Amino acid sequence: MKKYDMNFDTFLKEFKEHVSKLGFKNSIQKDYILKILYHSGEHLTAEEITFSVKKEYNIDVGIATVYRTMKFLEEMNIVESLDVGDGVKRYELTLSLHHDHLVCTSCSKIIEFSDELIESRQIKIANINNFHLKDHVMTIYGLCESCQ
Amino acid sequence: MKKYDMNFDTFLKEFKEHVSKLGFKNSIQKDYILKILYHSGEHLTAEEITFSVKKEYNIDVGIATVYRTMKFLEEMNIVESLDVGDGVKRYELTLSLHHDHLVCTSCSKIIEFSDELIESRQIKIANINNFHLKDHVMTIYGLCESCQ
DNA sequence: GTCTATGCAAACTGTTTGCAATTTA
DNA sequence: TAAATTGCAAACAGTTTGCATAGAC
Repeated sequence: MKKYDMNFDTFLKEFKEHVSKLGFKNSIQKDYILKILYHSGEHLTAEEITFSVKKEYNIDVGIATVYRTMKFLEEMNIVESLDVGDGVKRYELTLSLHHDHLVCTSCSKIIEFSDELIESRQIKIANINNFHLKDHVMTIYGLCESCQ
Repeated sequence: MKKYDMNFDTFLKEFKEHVSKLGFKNSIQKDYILKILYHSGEHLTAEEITFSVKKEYNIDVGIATVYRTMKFLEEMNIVESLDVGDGVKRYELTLSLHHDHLVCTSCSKIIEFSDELIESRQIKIANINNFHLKDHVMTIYGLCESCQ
């Protein structure tokens, strides 16, 4: 499980205040989706989120609601989506520092890493090409220890 | 237009020999798909390939054939696919050296770059995590000069 | 002549959307 | 009670697949 700076209750409270301030409405669906994302610390697909909310809290959430919520959370910069290359979006909270991914092409295991050198190099490359850098995705594909 | 080490006719000739050697059959569809990929030097979607083959050479190729051919070429390591984040696969020849991409989130322009430092850093990261490195994708998102 | 590749249309997967019903504030 | 959110089902986009036909060797 991932460690965040903030405990879940504080995080949720701030989130709900933010939602209200923007003129949107809160719902138990949003609460439980966030709860799953927070506590799993994994890169979950919309389907997995739906399934987990049901399994962990016995709450039914329509898959359409999950997609809408993820889009909403992405726009709020609370969630980031990632395509590992199989055409499926996976979502994770952006509470922790930026990181990149190692993906096992055999078992789909995902390991996170972050590397200062790569980060700074990217900034340089963006500058050289006159790009105003917004974000980046770096994914290394390979075979994990147990799949080799 | 991109520069390759080999001219197209030589490349196609070697490709066809390779196909025969593996017990598969050649076709004009494969020829023209490769010709478009070679001469465009772009990252094309299956739809764009179909359209270009029609436009440039007035040859009709079914989209299913394009997808099958791309899968075939990927397995032969002649083509590499890339998902820029919009859920559409784009294909390019792997004839040139490995490179990564800068993608403009406004106009979808793609600029290629390659960076020795990042490459070597990736190898190190894979090693640290006991991964047997196979490939990687690094995409930097931002605004290009004219979209800023 | 055998066996692969093609083209079409149907199937499939992941995601989005319209709409009536529900919930929030 | 007004407005946003939900759940369902239908729509959608990109990709894959089954099958009959055409083409390669």
